[in-house]
Amino acid sequence: MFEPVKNQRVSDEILQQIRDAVLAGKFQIGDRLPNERTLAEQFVASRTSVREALRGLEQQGVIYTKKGVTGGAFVADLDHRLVSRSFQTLLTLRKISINHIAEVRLIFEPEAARLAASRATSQDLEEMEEVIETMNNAVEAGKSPTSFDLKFHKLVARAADNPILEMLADSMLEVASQVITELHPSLEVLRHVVRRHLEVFEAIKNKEGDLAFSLMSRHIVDVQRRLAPPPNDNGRKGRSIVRK
Amino acid sequence: MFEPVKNQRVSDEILQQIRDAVLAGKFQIGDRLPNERTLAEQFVASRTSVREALRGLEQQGVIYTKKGVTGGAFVADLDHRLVSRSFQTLLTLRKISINHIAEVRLIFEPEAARLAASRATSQDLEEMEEVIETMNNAVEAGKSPTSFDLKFHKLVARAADNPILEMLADSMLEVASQVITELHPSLEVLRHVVRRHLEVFEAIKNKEGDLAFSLMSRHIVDVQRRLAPPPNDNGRKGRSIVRK
DNA sequence: ACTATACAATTGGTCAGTCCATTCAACCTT
DNA sequence: AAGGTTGAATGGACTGACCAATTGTATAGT
Repeated sequence: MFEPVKNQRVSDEILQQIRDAVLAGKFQIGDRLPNERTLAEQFVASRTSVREALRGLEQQGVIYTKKGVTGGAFVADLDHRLVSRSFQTLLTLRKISINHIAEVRLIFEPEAARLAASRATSQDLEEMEEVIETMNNAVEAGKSPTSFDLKFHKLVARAADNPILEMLADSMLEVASQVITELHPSLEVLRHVVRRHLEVFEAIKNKEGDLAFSLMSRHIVDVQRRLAPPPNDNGRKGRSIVRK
Repeated sequence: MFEPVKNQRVSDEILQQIRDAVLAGKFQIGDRLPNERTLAEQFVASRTSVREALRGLEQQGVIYTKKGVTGGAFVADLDHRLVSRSFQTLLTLRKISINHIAEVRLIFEPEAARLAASRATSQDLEEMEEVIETMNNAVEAGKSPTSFDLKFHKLVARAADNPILEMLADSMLEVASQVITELHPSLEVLRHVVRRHLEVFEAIKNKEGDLAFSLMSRHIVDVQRRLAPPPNDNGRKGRSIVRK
């Protein structure tokens, strides 16, 4: 029914106040916060507590700090990397498997391609074309083209003009890349991938959403079949026992 | 070309070491870390630095702390809430709009329903049925049924047995709820929602994936049409000027 | 006049030490 | 046996000092 009016810790209270101020837009991105000693004075707390609060905010990605006379705590420009990192952590802890990622990619990437077909700007298209070209060069030169491969998929997600999709794409591709890099696909396979990308690109460029959708879908299924043989039973044996 | 071999800050170094140890599984969930004074000794650092590191880990969701003689720093059970919170932050900073969420929901939730149809456990089904019933009671009693509404959607995502989907659903519904609660839908509308839920539930229960997909799809479109009038041009006028 | 060096001021980073608040188990009293 | 007391362990907070990095500025040298 009732809750304690304040956080237990002084540092939490400070963290919360600064966080709220930043999220409320009372500071612009890049703005410098008062220095630690001043903050301590304003909060009527010790520098220790202020610093603990700042460490927390730093971990949250809300601020970053620099040393020196021009240093201090600055309001950071939060972006999806924050989410991506959390993703990574969960993956490391095996709360998520590579199969989960595969499944999700198959759900949203084709849709992203469809959206991209209707929303891609000329700049988006240029970048896609360029990255396909770059990947092609890398393939023919025998270099690892993985990063350009990922980049293409990310660009498609970005062209879909929905930051959530972009975030998802970035997070999951980044993680998936760890697996992909360990394989060493043949020249033939790589050429095939480039061709697929080109097809998807053309569809997006020609604003053929449905085509882009199905091409992307096929491409992903294709790659995944090469990446990992499907699980034996094509289903699950069970799920984690404890859920919450 | 070269990178500094170590973190600048002592507290970062400590944070990293503890984090790695935890992620490497050297501690089990719920295990208690050495107390602050011992850690300081082991790291040959001050308690201050250790505490700053612990504050950071706490923000990351890796540990939690308790006071008292049985207290200390304990290894936390990381779950998707970690990602959800990052999402929330980004949302608050308006990097994401409610329309973006709507779009993504429409991509994921129908698929989740389809997957749920083939993967839902009997327990999942029970919980769904119960929450529908509870929502119905709330509606007829004139109480706010929003939380049960959300709960149903979350349960479907959970039944899809992919933690990423669950995570997405949780994050986005949580945020969307802020908007939903502000509306006060009529009794008629609410009853309609309950009916829809029931239909989706039946489809899942009968393992009719495609049906569940389309029903969920229709339901979401339906609700969203009521929630917010679609943007005038049914498209976008532009996009944010700055991208990165 | 220009450049390079030295210096000083500011800011975050670290430390040692002290004391407080909370928690709970062991002990004592009734 | 019940209930209360106490004390040890632990995190929380504070103080004051000093270190380290950074950069503007003054100064010396050319």
